[in-house]
Amino acid sequence: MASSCISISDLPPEIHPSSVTANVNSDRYFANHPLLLQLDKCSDVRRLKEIHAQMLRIGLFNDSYAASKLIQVAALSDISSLSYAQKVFDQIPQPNLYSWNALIRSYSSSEEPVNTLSMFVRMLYDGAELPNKFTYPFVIKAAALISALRFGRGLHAMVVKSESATDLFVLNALVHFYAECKCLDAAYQVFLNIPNRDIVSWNSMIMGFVHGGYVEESLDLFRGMEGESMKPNDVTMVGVLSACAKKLDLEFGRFVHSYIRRHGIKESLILNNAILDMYAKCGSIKDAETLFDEMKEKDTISWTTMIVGYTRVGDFDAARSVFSAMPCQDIGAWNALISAYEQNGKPKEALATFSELQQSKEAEPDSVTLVCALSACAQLGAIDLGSWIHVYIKKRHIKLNCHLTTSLIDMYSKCGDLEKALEVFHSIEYRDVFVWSAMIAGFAMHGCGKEAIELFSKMQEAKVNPNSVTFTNLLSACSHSGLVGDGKAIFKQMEPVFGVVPEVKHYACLVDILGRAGNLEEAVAVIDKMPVSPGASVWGALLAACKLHGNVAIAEQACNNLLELEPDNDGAYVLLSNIYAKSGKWDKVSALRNLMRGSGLKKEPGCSSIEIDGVIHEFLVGDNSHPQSVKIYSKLDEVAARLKSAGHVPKTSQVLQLVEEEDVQEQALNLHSEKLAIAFGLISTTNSAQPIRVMKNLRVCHDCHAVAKLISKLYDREILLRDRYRFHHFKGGHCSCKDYW
DNA sequence: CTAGGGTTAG
Repeated sequence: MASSCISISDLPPEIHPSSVTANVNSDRYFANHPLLLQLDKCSDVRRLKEIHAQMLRIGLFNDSYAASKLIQVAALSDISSLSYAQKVFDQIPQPNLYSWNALIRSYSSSEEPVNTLSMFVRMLYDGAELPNKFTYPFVIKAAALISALRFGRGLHAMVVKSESATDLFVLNALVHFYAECKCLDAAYQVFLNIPNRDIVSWNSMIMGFVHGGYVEESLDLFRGMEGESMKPNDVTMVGVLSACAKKLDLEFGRFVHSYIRRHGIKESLILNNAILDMYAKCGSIKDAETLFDEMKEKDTISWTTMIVGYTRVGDFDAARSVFSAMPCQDIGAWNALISAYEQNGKPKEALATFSELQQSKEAEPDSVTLVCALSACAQLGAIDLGSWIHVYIKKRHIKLNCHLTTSLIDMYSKCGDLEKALEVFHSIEYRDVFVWSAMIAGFAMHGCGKEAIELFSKMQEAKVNPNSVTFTNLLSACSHSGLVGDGKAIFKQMEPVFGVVPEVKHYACLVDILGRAGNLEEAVAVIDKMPVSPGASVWGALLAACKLHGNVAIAEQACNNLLELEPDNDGAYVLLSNIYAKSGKWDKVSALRNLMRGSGLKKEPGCSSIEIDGVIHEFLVGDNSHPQSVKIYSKLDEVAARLKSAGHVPKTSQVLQLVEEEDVQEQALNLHSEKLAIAFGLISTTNSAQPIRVMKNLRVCHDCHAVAKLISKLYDREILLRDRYRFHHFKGGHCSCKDYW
């Protein structure tokens, strides 16, 4: 025993062990017992355990007040150890209310807030103590953290019938809980029924609205504070600024900034960071810079916000400089950079930064990092790196949350490995709406429409409510598989059965379904009857359908509407030009070409990529910059010869008429980027059981499609080709799209 | 005899 410990003989006679034991469960209080006073000064767990031992020895532990003091230190002090606190708690013969509350409170801010709920249930079963106003706020907070809506509703019901029904802390916790569960109506009802709302009530409600996307409501509430003479504080302003940032309302944001200064709102680091964030998100990097330079105190969030600000205006160099200049690059700063690259069409830069992070060993990738990296892999079709990240997650025992699961499913689907995606899907027990939707999207892009619809039924059996994303994916599944009837039926059910109001993107899917199947008039009728104004995506879908079915009249109408909305849409010109070419209207083709030249528009160049041993190789049309270019072209010659003897005739009508030099049309056909990538795949992969995986940025043309089918047969190789919209799985001379794309 | 709520980055 350490010498710092008091010994039994040190105890004053009136609290000598014999007298303590005799007094257990009596009315005697031990608040000033020397051992308990030691507890307050206790500064490490070792010492805590010594005191615990002493308490056991002299019988003091049997006193429920004394035990609760021990629990308090074990569960809530700065030396707290929750697992130890739980063990101590389990030894208490009759824990008092304070002990229950301390443990429950500790769990509510732990890594596993769900344990709060089990402790609460245990407390009810135990029956010795009833929850009070110090119990409810923490249980409600835990329910909010894990979005346990039903449990929280139950708590609300208990609260109403209890003496805590009017407690401000409890009611504020309920406002926060309902808002967190996206039940803004319920949150607002509780808020309105609070008789003596304080600043926390207002702040909880404002923050709740912002969080749930009800930005206008949050600002209305802020304006309403004045009428009730409630003075906003710094926390209020953080919420209001967050609303401005979401709205991208720079003007109001500037007003809020001046409001803060005029009303002498207490300055704080968090508040300054929120102002910075508002300026960064609203794209006013100058205002952000000014404030950033003025700030006396900065933390990594301030620096990271500046990184975000620069990436918002596209200045990645400046973002990099800030990143290098910040005193400590934590994982959040790395994530800001990586996600900015990933979300702005720079997946290669995202992965390069990810690998820099791993080499630097300055910070550990967390689940946000991995989500961004996986998404970059999905964009590039980098399955080797994507699988490596999957292994990394398993090795590091990183818990698969729904976000990560969704990213893994998405990555495997977009890299062409539907089996792996399904494996991940089945490996987890809890699936939220995004996990289900990602799997449906996986089936959709691989042309498995029936499977997607089946999965949707299973999703309903699992009682997971579909959202707008789910329906987009479902409808696109119907479109890629030509399931016209199913698609129309699903669309009709959206609002009446599932309460999801069809948005422009859903109409675009429906037009796509009808148009592809050749029901152009019906598609036009859908557009005419749309309650919202059709966006570019709707006209684009119609235009693409016209190209497929060679309808010039409707195509012109669709194209005009599309160009009115998006004058720089090069795809629209190319599509219309192809439709003219297909029907022999060469004068219109050249007129269109001149128009395009005159406006300085250029067709987005076709680009295909293939990953070999973890390295991504990219090919543009007619590209000869690859080190193995000579070998690739001789392989292409060989392929062309074999195809010719197999009777293949190039389909020149599909050549994009907008290539600059007209006499190289047929040659251009042979130099399409996907052909180069496939040829490179043929010479670079030794294991012929492995499919050749090629990713293309545009839609695959008819000639390349026919060629890929033949190669799969003549060379007995599986080819997976991802184009802008879906996968083509070539095997034995056939394609999984059944030539319907 | 003890005690508490709302806020910023990715």
